[in-house]
This record gives sequence, structure tokens and C-alpha cells, in this order.
Amino acid sequence: MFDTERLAIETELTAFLLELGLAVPAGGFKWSQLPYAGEWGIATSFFQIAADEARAGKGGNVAQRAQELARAAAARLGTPTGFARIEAVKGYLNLYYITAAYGQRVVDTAIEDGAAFGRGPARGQRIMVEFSQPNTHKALHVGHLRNMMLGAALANILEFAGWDVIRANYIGDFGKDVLKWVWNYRKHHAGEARPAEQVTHWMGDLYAEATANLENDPDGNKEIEALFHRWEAGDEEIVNLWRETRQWSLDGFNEVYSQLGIHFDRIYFESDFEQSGKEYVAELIHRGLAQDERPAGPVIVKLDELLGNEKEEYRVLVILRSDNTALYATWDLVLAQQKFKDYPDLDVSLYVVDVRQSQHFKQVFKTLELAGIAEIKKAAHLPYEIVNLPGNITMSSRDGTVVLLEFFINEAVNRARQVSLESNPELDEQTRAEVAWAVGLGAIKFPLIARDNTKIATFDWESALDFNGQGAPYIQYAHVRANSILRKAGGDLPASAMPTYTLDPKEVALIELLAAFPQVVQRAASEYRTLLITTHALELAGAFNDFYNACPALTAEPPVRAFRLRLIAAAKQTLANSLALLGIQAPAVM
RNA sequence: GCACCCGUAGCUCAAUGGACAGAGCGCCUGACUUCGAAUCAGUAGGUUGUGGGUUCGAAUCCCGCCGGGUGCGCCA
Repeated sequence: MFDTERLAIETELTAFLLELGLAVPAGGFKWSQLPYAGEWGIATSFFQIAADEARAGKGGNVAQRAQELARAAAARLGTPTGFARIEAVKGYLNLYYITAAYGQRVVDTAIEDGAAFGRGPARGQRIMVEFSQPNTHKALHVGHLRNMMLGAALANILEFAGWDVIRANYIGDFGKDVLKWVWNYRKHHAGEARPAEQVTHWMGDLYAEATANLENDPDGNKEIEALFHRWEAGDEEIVNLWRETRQWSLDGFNEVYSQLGIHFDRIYFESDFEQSGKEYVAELIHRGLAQDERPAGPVIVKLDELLGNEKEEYRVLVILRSDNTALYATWDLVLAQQKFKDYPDLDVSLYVVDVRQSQHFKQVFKTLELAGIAEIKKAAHLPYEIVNLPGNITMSSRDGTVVLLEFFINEAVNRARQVSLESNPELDEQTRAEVAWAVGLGAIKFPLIARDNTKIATFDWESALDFNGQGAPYIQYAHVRANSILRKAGGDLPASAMPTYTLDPKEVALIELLAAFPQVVQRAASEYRTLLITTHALELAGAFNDFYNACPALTAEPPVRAFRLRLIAAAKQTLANSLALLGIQAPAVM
């Protein structure tokens, strides 16, 4: 936010180093925030320069020399315009902002930009984020929620950072599992209609039933294979039934997406690639890239052999079953290309899929690269770890340990309603219902995106329904408090004015976090890390609470009151913007 | 066997290669006639799994080892 001031300092420092016959370190000056609580400014160190100098010849004590250079640089710079003071400490050059002037600038920017505060300039680049990827005829559980939240939040962050984002979904609407469901439905539920509510839950129950029935039915697999051939031949009864039941799942998904505040720009279906996938496999065989072992074996791509690898790195990719049926890889080979056909100006094609499929994507992308698909270099898999149960136990529908999404959402919303009843009994029912949804959903979404993608998430009911501490309700509560003060202040915000009093360290700390928000957005986007936004939002809420306790606004003297009300408005806006990126609502009351 | 991921306070997790490794939860002690206690203040808690290496500087980068997890020619 203060690039102009920083660049002026860099120019001076470069000249200073030149005079001493020293060079700017490779990569330029590295700036960091002052680590002192309540102090606000930037710092850079001279260790690298001193070390380079020592290596070049004369040796010497690096730490001592760094401090010497820092001291000389401080003397040379004097007190630069825009800064309150400058100091050299332990090899660091510390520059302290004029908090009143800078604070005013930060607060004004946040208020003026409003919902756009933190937004980056348009990059003119386009990215597709594929996420969610549910399978029809199956249930949704908390594992799916992590994917949905990660993908949705990432898409929001990328868009806010300046990317042109396409949100894509890839629905698993075909394959053996789907026909297994259809097979069981025809046998045991023919003519039965979908329930009015919790459709995906019901679809999942029937899927579990189908799995059990198939195990006890010696003719089952043959019958399912027959269904497959009828579907492929366009048999009206089967295709219609498949289409109708698929729609039940899609209706259920849309209901959940709507509840979660998720939308997509482009939807792909596996079934759409059944034909083209097989044609592409034939092409790969024809070109000698794939080996056809049918009917004894499947169609495979021997990647390591093609690459001349001694070690097994890419291994073998199966792209068509020996019985000619398609599988995941068949569809993925053509889908990857289809995305670039649909969006020729795509710069990045991102797949948000759990880590267990890392090798699969490595294989698919490498196969396409060998096939000469140049754009595939723009495709990337973003792996994330799965959601487990305590004791590092993987959820299993067979063991009945899966936490179904609809059930989980209901529990969380009910719990939020209870807490709201206790802490704010005067709310009217309509508002309370809205608050319960906002807080309950926020609480369950947050922990799934507030950790690094490489970390396994552990689900347990107690912590999932605990609304205290580091979580979405904490941030929402800070937002509510800010809103409450502004409401009591009444009327319009005071006009912008530079504070004429010495800012409290708590105010400075809060302003510093507001100022950092735009850079945090950029970093989160470039590293694909939602964690950076959640951490910043928690710190911001914490800083606001510290400020709230230390710095009364409504009862303060007019000039103090005026600046604090504006600071509160800026904090409220930034909290709301952060939550919006995470796909979490910021209620006015709770 | 090969590949990838994880190991930081009792638990769950942070920490652009930089200054004393930080939060929450839990334990204990306090704060609501004072802008909303879903909050806050305070106490206690660490040889960052381990051994080397690179570097002025390593929780962070490289190598070995230990422990845990995941994937590996017809599941998605």
C-alpha cells in the first residue's frame, strides 16, 4: 500500500551501496514488517550484503559488518519523508511510519473502496478452477465439503486478486457404480419417486443397498453389463431411467450448492466423454503411444518405457478396460483437451482433487504431453488431503462412519440457533433463523479451509460444533460488534481527518493488519492457499477485539471518536471482505 | 520395492531462509449497572522426531535414519 515510499528508500539505498562499491543483493531488497508489537513500519537487513562482501575477499564478522552498514545507511538516509524515525538494530534498518498520516490513508482507502477493498488490478489472465466433482446416485459427506469449500474459496480469491475465473464442475454421472444403482432400483424400487427433501442422502442409501444386493446376487454383474450395453445402444427405457434418476441427484446437488453459496460457470459430465474418449484411445493406439492388449488385457500407456526411464516414475496408465468399457482416465484424456477448446485463451487449468489422485493426473498430463498437446503444460493438479475421523481413521460408508453433509449442516445450524437463543434472546425468529444459517455454516466451512492443503483434517463432532475460539464465529462476532457500535453512533460516518492524538498501540496494530490485506490476497492467490486468508481474518478479528477493549469510541472526545468510528468502519469492511472470499456470511447481528 | 505427503506446547494448528518459534482448545485464576462475555486479561506448557550438510543466519533448503499416512496396468 506504500510502494511509493518504499521505492524512494530503495533508490537511496542503491546509491548508498554504489558509493561504497557494494552491489544490491540478487533479488533486490527484501522488506518485512517490523516485528514489534504496536510499532508499525518496514525493515530490511544487511546480512546478505555483508556476507557477499566477506566472501569476495576480506572476510570479517558478518553480523558486525551488517550492523555497521545499517548504521551508515541510517545516517545517510536521515529521516526520509513519510517516516517518523529510522534506526539501525542488529543488522536491520528499521523505518517507522508516521502512524497518523498513514493510518488515515489506510482507513480512507478501506472505506472508499468498500467491498472492493483488497481487490487486485485485472491481470488479463484466465484460470479455470475445477472442483466439487460429485458422483450422481451417491451421497455427499464432509469429505466433499472440504473440496467444495477449498475450490469455491480459491475461485473467489483468484477472482478478487485479478484473475478471470471460470468455475467448473465435473460430474460423475456414468460408469459401473451408476448402473449398479439403476440395476438395484429397477429390481427393488421400480416406480418409486424421490423424496421431497435430502435427496442425495436417499440416493446414497439406495447406493449402499445396491452394493449389498450385488454381493448376494450371482447374476448381478452380468445383468449390470447388459444394462451397460443397452445404455450404449440408446435403449429408451434405460436411458430415460438413467436420465431421470440422474436429475434427482443433480437437484439434490443444486440444493446443497445453493445452501453453501456455490455456483458454477461450466458443467461437464463424464457421460459426454464416453464416445470421444474411446475414439481418442483408438487414436493413441493407432499412433503407437498406447498398447492394445485386448481382449486378454486392457489398453495401456507404458509411460516410463516411452520416456526411456530406468526407474519407475510414471508407471503404466490404463486408458480402456479389456471389456471395452471406459474408465476415469478415458474421460479425463479428452476432458483436459475440451477445456482448452471451450476456452482457447485459458492460461491455467486447475484441478482441485484430493491427493490420492496425484499419480493419476501426473500420468494423464504426461500422456497428453507425449501426444503433442501443447496446452497441457497449463494444466495443474492442486492436491489436498482428505478428511479423517479421530485416530486417523478413514470414513467409510460400509462401516457407517461417513458423516453425511445434509445431516451435518442441520446439526450445525441447530447448534447455532441454541447458542444464539442463550446469548441474544431478544432476536426475532426470522432474523435468528438467518443468523443460525450464517453462523452454523460458517463454523463448519472454516476449519476445512483454515489449514494447509497438505494437512489431513480430522472430523469430530465436539470441535465441529464448538463455536468458541479460532473459527468463523469469532470473526463474525467481531464484525457484529463493529456493526453494533456504528449503529449506536447513528447517522453518517464522520469526515476523514488525520488523527490529532497519539494513536494507541492497539489502533496501530489494527491499522497495520488492514493495510496488509491486499498483499495477503495476492499471496493467497499465487500460492493457492486459503489458509492465508483465514489466518489474516483471525488476526484481524483478534486485533479488533484488542482495540475494542482498549479504545472506547462512542464516549471518546470528538476528534478521537471521529477517527475511531472510521477505523471501526474500515475494520468491519475488511472483515466482511475476508469472509466473502471464504464463502462465509457476515451477519449484522448474532 | 518405487513415488508423494506429514512429524512444532497435553490436543488442533500457525510462522515471505531472518530479530525473543506464536495462536486457539484444555487446566488453573480473574473481568459483564461501562460501545454485545460466541469476548477479554493473566499463569503454566518447546532440545521444532533424529543425525549430518548448505548458509552470515535453518522449524523452513539438501541427504540419511526413525515414526505415521497415501498411491502404484483394468475404482473414481
